[in-house]
Amino acid sequence: MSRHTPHLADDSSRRMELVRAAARLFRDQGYERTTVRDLGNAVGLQSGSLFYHFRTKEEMLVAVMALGISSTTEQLEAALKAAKGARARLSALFHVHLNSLLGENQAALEVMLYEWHSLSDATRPGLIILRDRYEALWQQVLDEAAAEGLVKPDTHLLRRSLLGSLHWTVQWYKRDGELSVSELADRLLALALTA
Amino acid sequence: MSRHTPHLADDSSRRMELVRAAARLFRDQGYERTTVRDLGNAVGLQSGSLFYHFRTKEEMLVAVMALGISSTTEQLEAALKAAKGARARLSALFHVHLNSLLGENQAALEVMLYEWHSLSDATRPGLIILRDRYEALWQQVLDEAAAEGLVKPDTHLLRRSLLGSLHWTVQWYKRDGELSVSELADRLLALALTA
Amino acid sequence: MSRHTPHLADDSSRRMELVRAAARLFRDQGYERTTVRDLGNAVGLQSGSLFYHFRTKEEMLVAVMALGISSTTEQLEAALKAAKGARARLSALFHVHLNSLLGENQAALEVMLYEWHSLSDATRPGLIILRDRYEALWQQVLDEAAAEGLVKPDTHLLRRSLLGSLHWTVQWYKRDGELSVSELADRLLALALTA
Amino acid sequence: MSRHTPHLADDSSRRMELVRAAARLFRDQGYERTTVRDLGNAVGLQSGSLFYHFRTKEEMLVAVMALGISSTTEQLEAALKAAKGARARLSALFHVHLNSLLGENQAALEVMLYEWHSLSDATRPGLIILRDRYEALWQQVLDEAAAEGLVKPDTHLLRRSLLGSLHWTVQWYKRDGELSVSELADRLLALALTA
DNA sequence: CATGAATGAGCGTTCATTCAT
DNA sequence: GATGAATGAACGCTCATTCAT
Repeated sequence: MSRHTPHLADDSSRRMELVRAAARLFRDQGYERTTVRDLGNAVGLQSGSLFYHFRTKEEMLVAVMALGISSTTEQLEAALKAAKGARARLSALFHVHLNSLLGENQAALEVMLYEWHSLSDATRPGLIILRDRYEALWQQVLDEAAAEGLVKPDTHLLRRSLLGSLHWTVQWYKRDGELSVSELADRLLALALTA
Repeated sequence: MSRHTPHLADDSSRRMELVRAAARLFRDQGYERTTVRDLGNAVGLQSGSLFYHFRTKEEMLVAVMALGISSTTEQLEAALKAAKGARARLSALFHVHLNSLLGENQAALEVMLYEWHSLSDATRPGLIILRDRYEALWQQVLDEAAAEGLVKPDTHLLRRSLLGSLHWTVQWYKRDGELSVSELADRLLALALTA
Repeated sequence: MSRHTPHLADDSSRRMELVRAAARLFRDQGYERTTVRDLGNAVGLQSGSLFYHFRTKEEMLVAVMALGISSTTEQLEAALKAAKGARARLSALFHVHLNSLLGENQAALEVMLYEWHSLSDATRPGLIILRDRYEALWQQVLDEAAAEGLVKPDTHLLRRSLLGSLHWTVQWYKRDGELSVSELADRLLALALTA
Repeated sequence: MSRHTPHLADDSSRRMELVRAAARLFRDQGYERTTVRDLGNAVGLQSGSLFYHFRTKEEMLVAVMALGISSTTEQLEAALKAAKGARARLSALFHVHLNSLLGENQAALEVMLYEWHSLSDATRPGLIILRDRYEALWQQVLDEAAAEGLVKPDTHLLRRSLLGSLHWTVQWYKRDGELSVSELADRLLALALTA
């Protein structure tokens, strides 16, 4: 594996530090408006030095997105394994998604949602695979839940509808309000239930 | 005021032509990646000539967004006026929104959804007003519908959830598929109904 | 005489209005930093319309300078004709120069002093002739004054020295101070006198 | 601090090279008419590379002016320290000023005199301080000279008059004429002496 | 590993000037 | 005489990327 690979395996601490800083900056300022000098400053490096760790700026964007979606997928897999029954698994969908999107992985996931069109055609497919893996977990659980009558049977459209709802929270949810992330997850789940 | 520019008072046809071209380009390439030379080419003008019609590139972005949200709001107002009963009005919400977002105003509305952070702090408030006017219509109709038991009573969150669902269609809906926009509106509405 | 000639003869009132506005703007903002739109605004014309009155922006600069130096020369000629004796004529030099430079013709003369290098090589000679005519008057009077022992005999250098002194007043003289232009002229004259 | 940059602390040789080239270009063509591409050409750099050394074009203008006035002030301080007696110090004023203005620092000082209005309001004060320091030296020496009766006692106005005379030499003095700078200094001094 | 300096293409914007109406 | 729209070249500046040290 070359030392320029964007995969997660050999991520030195410097690389991870950079990815995390990039996630925050890309989210706050947008990918285009974030300069490599900004990125360098954020980790105490000259802009030229970044190119030892990443071949291009876009590679940093890809790394940010991959981190966001992968770690959320891993969390969801773990939560689903632990959950007993369709109802609990359905609940896990909402809780893991919102905890990730509105919490730890917020920056990376927002970048994933809003900088999709900053990707070149060459890099998009790799991320689509990661995204599809995540959505496949959702589909499975929704199908189970529909089989038990917990949600309406139009699960394909339901998956898209729910993911749209949850993604959108990022635009209006305020951490410092009276509504906790967990309560929000419960209330959004309630809206989706048949009864 | 020319008789061909019904929406915005002094918009000459050249201005409108530019706004429409800008909507398409900003949507397809992103605001930052669209150059004023691209915009000029799209309407057969030198890049410098654009600045006779708009003071800055950002002014074009604002005009695009304002056009998208204003014309959708007008269509919704007209549809609600024509609709009899809570059920019909609820349906109008879904149909107008999707017809606009996936049809005529697609480009402008997508720009509104995805280039929000390209606005400067100075221009954002004006657009927030337009957006809030549109969402207030939604809130009214949802409250009516909840009063009649058509939807669940948590209408504040419901409004946000539904708008998130509908906005997200832009990411996956394909015009050339077997699903028409009208059918999509009906099926998404069905998911939101209590029964 | 073509209607685009920069000479004074056929100056319509619009032309003169423009020249005076240009003098003020060129002085306040500099020639390069003054746009033809600024000039148009100042006289209530669109920028394109200026080019009916002047072929180029530089022609306006030339007209401003020519106005400044010509009218000062005329005033000096009149004052010298009226003055009796070398001492009175010497005094007229200082008074006319400062009244013009710090008063009515201030803007035009400052432009003459400070925008010399904004002229093209083609237009400079015409203005040099006007300037030399003015300086020749100074030389005559200084020679007379030296012959009577009023000033030192090195009149060539003296002329340059004195004109430098007087030109420089524009950089520091404040109209609203306690020193009147007339007093300033007297005191500068006193510094030049042998006794 | 390199041992080759005695005047301004962190001026690398590239910076100084640029300042000197800028002085010449700003003087010959004017600040506004000199493009950053001209400046780059003059030192063998791409225009964009200039902005590694200076944040803006105006910063180069300020550096040019500061260099001109600072180095002249230093020379004058040195000459005054070496001079014995009021007469010698008075002479130093003229000789140092003209040697600087018509010699080594010509370009930078001319820029200082003629591009004052190209400075923004924010940068002007810093240079006014430097200019005032220089003029304060003049005032001291003139006061001494007046006390000994060498020059007329109206020293405040005299300072301004003399500086105007000397500044103006730049407009007419030709290096290749029969008059040397040193002779010119002596003859201008002679004009200022009471006897 | 990291820096400092440079590249070079491109960016949004300006502006004197032109010209059909 | 004047306008409104357009031109087109140029401008100051930005920035991802390169590379010798």
